[in-house]
Amino acid sequence: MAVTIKDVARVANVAPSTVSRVIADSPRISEKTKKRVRQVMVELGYHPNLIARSLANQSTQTIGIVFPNSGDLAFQNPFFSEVLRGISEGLREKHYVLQMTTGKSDEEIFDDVVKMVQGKRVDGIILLYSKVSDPVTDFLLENDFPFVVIGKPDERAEQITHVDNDNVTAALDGTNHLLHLGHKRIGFIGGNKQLMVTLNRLEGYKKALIDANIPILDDYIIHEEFLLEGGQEAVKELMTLQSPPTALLVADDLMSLGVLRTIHGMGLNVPKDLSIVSFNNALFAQLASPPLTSIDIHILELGIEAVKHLIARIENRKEPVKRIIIPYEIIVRSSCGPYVEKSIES
Amino acid sequence: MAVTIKDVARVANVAPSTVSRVIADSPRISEKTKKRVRQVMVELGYHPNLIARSLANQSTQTIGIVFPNSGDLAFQNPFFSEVLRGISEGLREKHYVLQMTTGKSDEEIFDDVVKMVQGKRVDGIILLYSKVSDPVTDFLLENDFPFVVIGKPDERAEQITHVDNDNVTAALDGTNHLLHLGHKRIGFIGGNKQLMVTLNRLEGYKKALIDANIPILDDYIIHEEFLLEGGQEAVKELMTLQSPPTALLVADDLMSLGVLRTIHGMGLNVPKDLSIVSFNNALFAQLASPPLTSIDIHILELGIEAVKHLIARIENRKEPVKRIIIPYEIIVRSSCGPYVEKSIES
DNA sequence: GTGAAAGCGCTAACAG
DNA sequence: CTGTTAGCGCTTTCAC
Repeated sequence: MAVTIKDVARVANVAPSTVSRVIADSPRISEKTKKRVRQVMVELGYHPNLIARSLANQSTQTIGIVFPNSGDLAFQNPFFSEVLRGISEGLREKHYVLQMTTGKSDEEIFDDVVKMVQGKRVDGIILLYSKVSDPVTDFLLENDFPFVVIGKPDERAEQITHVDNDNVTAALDGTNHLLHLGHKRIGFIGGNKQLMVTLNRLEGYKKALIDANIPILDDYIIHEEFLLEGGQEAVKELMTLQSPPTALLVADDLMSLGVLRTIHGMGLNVPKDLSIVSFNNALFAQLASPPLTSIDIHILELGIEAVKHLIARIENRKEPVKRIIIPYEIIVRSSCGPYVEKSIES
Repeated sequence: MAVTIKDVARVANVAPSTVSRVIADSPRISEKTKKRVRQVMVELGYHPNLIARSLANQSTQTIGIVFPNSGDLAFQNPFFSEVLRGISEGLREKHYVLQMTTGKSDEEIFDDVVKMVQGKRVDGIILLYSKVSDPVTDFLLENDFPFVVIGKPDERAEQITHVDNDNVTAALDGTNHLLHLGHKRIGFIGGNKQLMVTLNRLEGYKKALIDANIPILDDYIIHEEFLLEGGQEAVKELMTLQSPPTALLVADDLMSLGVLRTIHGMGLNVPKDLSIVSFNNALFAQLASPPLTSIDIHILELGIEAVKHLIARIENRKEPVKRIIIPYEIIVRSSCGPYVEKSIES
């Protein structure tokens, strides 16, 4: 059995509570006994049992991270590594630790969250996604449990602290970038329709077209998974249309890579035959050939800010609800070209 | 305050201990009272407090994951996402949860581990790296704490359960692949020299050359970080040599991408001017242009197996130490070509 | 088959 | 400034 507070107390000739106070560096303990107790602590090799402390304290200094149900596949997308990096950074400073859900299906994830929360294993939760009518969000809200979502909540956004980009405007800007180049036949490839990012980016895309008096074609709008394969599928559909688009707004770099692959496979050229504006500016956006024009949403910041406000909320339960908007910037590379009239090929 | 075991006991007209037994599904409780108690549990919305259980049990059903000190940068390398995916999968089945270190420097990481272990927050630990004279490993060993390392431990490997690839032979095979193509001037680009993977792959590389009676040139061996930039730096050095290599064994795909970039920037062609055998077979190994011949080390399996044996060890403290070797396979793509005599260019 | 009681290791009133 | 005493919520002997 490990050395406990009692052992220290006995050896140092004080009460356990005194030792506890020394650990907390309470000002009500004389420097003299503090010194002595600390001495004994190192002598005995004492380390506090954090589980016991958590039980007494009703606080764990741990926060839970919830992944979307893309489950294992999510990890393929660098968005998650990057946001995790930001979160990790934020937590380190505050001396909190991190626990992750491992569930794959929606049900498993929900159970994971319930277990974390009811099991009192975490002090707060960060949702790495936002989707329509999410039971997890409802559960957290009903239990008045501290949480923040990365993304824009579907409902009751005014009751939920969230950190997000202005995805509508970002998509609008991205689309405008293409419009300014003369493109009129612009397609949209988005992710899962349940995800708010997808919906917001779609909205911005539509807005831009409407503003430009260009009709919105349902055929030009495709939804797939935020994965390489998703991009491949989507662009196949688009390019076999009677009148295929000459430019694309793609809601994720990984999808864009898929698009590039397929396009090249068809013997077509980017940006000559097809211009692409992508999202997220992952490492491989610049590595792709051609390097992708991509909207950098500052993923790292999303993570850092999420932690910051979650911990604020944990440490002060009446911290007001906040909405944090992280700026984006469009990184222009070589995947977009001016619109050029094409001769009709058989 | 949440509903506790006592509340359930009171309402169900039994003792708290009985409720506890019902939770554990003890055979010594009659089906009848089990039913009644369970009934009350759902009525009151009871959920066990896992922290309290942990304290009583001396077990947390949590395992800790330790990253190498590349700290935040590590996340850029898909190796970690992938191994995390495997770990996550393994844990889910066993109903364990996962906690990660957030430390950046060696010291911070060491402290994280000490806190996890002494704080009794985790039942076991997985090290996602192996390096020479690692204090973390020593600490774990001295405390006889259950842990497994992914990679080959530097010292006392016979006392440490570890899951690894046969990196020596893998590198040997990779090098032979190049030798068979007629290459004689083969360079090696590896990661941090403290890491065992680097050392093992270097060893295999050397072995292959020795077997082929080709002298080993120090100038042909470069060590950088396992990152894109690392590959760039390394190949710059190599290609400015008097007599640059015609083929490369590169210990990581991300580095290989860096190599490709630089090579292309120099107006050279892969595989015509330089053949590359890479490691890890990450998603972008196949996406690169040209697609990379890469040694797939089955990262997912590494994670799954690590969990499996760690949990076995946790649940049975005298489970023997094991060494698990995960097979590798060389995936041939288009980054290697036959050696061709070159005219001397100025 | 079930209950009473002690204990896991720490914190936090309440005394003094 | 320090000690005494209850808990935190659960598990687990030991009785009956």
